[in-house]
Amino acid sequence: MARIDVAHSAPTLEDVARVAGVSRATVSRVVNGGSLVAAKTTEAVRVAINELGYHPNRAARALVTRRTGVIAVIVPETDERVFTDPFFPQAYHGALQAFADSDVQVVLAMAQPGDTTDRMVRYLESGHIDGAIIVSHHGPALAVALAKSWQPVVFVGDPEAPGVCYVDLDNREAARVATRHLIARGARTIGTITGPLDMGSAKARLEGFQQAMAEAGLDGSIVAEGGYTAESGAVAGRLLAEHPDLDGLFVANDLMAVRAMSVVQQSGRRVPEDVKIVGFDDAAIAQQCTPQLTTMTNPAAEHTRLAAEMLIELLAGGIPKSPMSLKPSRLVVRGSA
Amino acid sequence: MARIDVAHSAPTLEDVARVAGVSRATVSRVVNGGSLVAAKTTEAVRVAINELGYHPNRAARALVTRRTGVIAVIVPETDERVFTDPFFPQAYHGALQAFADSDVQVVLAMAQPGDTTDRMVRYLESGHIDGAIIVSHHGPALAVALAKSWQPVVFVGDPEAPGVCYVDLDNREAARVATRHLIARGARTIGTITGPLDMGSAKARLEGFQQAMAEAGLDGSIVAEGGYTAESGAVAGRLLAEHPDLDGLFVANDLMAVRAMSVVQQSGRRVPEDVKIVGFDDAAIAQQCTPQLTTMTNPAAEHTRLAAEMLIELLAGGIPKSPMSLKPSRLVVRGSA
DNA sequence: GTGAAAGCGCTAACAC
DNA sequence: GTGTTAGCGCTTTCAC
Repeated sequence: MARIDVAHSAPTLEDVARVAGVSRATVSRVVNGGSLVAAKTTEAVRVAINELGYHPNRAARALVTRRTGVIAVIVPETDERVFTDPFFPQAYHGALQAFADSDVQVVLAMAQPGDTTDRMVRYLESGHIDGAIIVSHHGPALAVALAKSWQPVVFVGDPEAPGVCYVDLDNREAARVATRHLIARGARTIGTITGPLDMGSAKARLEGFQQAMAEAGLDGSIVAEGGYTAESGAVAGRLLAEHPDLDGLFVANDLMAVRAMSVVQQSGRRVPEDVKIVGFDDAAIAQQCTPQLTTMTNPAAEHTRLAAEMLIELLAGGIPKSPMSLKPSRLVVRGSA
Repeated sequence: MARIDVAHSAPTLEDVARVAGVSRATVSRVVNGGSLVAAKTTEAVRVAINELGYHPNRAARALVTRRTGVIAVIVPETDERVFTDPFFPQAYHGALQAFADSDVQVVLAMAQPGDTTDRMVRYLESGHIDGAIIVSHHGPALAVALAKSWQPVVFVGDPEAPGVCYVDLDNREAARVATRHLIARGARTIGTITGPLDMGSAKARLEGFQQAMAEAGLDGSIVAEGGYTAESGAVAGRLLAEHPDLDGLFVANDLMAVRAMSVVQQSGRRVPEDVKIVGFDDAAIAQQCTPQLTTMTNPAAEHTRLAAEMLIELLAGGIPKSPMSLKPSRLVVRGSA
């Protein structure tokens, strides 16, 4: 097979200028919709552009304009989790919506299994993106690293680092509401399955749970740490073994809650008669299980859209009026509690 | 609130050089692991880098090295579909695997609802990525546009344009195998639900179906076009209404097949006794329905990994030995046929 | 071992 | 209206 000249590189402004018989500046003007160019010149340039199949090199343009036209949604989780938990599609969708008519590319970057904070920071600082929305971070390391960077970044979820913009759900209050509901329905020996405790949302939900229990004079120490994954909902089994009289369960997300419910049911207990369960997120599965899951709303898309708006403001050189914003969650009562 | 200097831009090589008291070139050398720098100079530079929080501007570097260190998986589908069809996570995962230890960023770009080919091409040509793997394209337009571009691109699925690298499943043969299985199990009035017919895979699967039917002397005209989405599996209802004696159904993916099966069952027919069904993809849901779905394998991750390897070769300036590769599919017999 | 200088492809004053 | 010029931040010969 003949050697094909793969490396013949893309045509540049210079090339177009030569073909059209004008200067680089003029070509640049017509490319960028400059109105101060003669009609026939414009035409000649357009012809040359088509002939050569010219596309501007945005990296070069970015170098001078300091704008790449791409923003990233960064999810420091493995792709498996991202595609498994319905929370993420929603979050991404919110960002997409926010940039729908602004011709910026919204790309999604996830972690690779062994990834360090470093790699994400490197991408952020790389100059290939204008800014980023960080969605599910573990611990403050990333935020701290980013805080002293010049990069426009907004977190979804409390970054636990000062001076970083974010929008978050009021997880603590939501957990209190959920727990109080369990108590109001008569549960007394209530346990919780948390998310990974290196995450702010997981910590806040645990705190809210314990606060509500304390307020009611109940024991808030029946705790099992989960990982926000379906499988980890199975720790409900351990809780049940250690506390056979368990009659209530607050589970920090629906993915785990659904699994926990089936574990409870397999142990011969009825939901909600014997054990009442409240989940979190109001995911689609909450309505696909039997009984349907009582849960707390978590409008992820809305949060990311808000974050995107903050980012846009940051990008414009402004400071969002409210660099951080706590959104309320709502209880959705269904069959499980 | 005080006006914060958001725009104070990132430190540059120049800044580091000044602080370290050396030249830009030297800093560049230590940044790029140059071995030809004195130990104490290196040290001084490192100190300056840390002090300033310097990160190289990759856009600038890309301009001269012609390498950005990011490749994109481009899926010309809406995010909703991408997160809904298990095919895509698998495909993406394959790409991730292929680049796992090569420190390139693999980003995922999906279409926005009203997107044109143009926007994707623009991103591709933007100079912000080194190359791309295109996963689920509709029609040859994108491929044609890309073919005359210098961009290293590999398609997963036949691009239907000459000179473009791709890896694909042998969809036609797979569909024949599936259909023959239906016939071997005694079905005679067999219909098919296709994917969107602007996609190569959908067309090929339809052709394979019709070919197998023709070979058996059966009527291959019972066809309904679906969209590869779960909802579109419901067209099975129409097929059933028009052909009450339908006793076999080849459905072009599992998402639709599962829905089609429930439609068939709701019509009072038994699967597989009255109607035999074969799906496609061997997705997880194929084992979560009752009866379990007989289906054709479609190792998406493997295909993207292969595509990634081709891309790596392209990137290295070479030509993949086999610019296109057709992979076989395997029949997995379960309860539905 | 290190610095000076050229240049990657582009935009944006500033002249003409 | 259009061309000239000076960089954007970086790498990379080529001298020293």
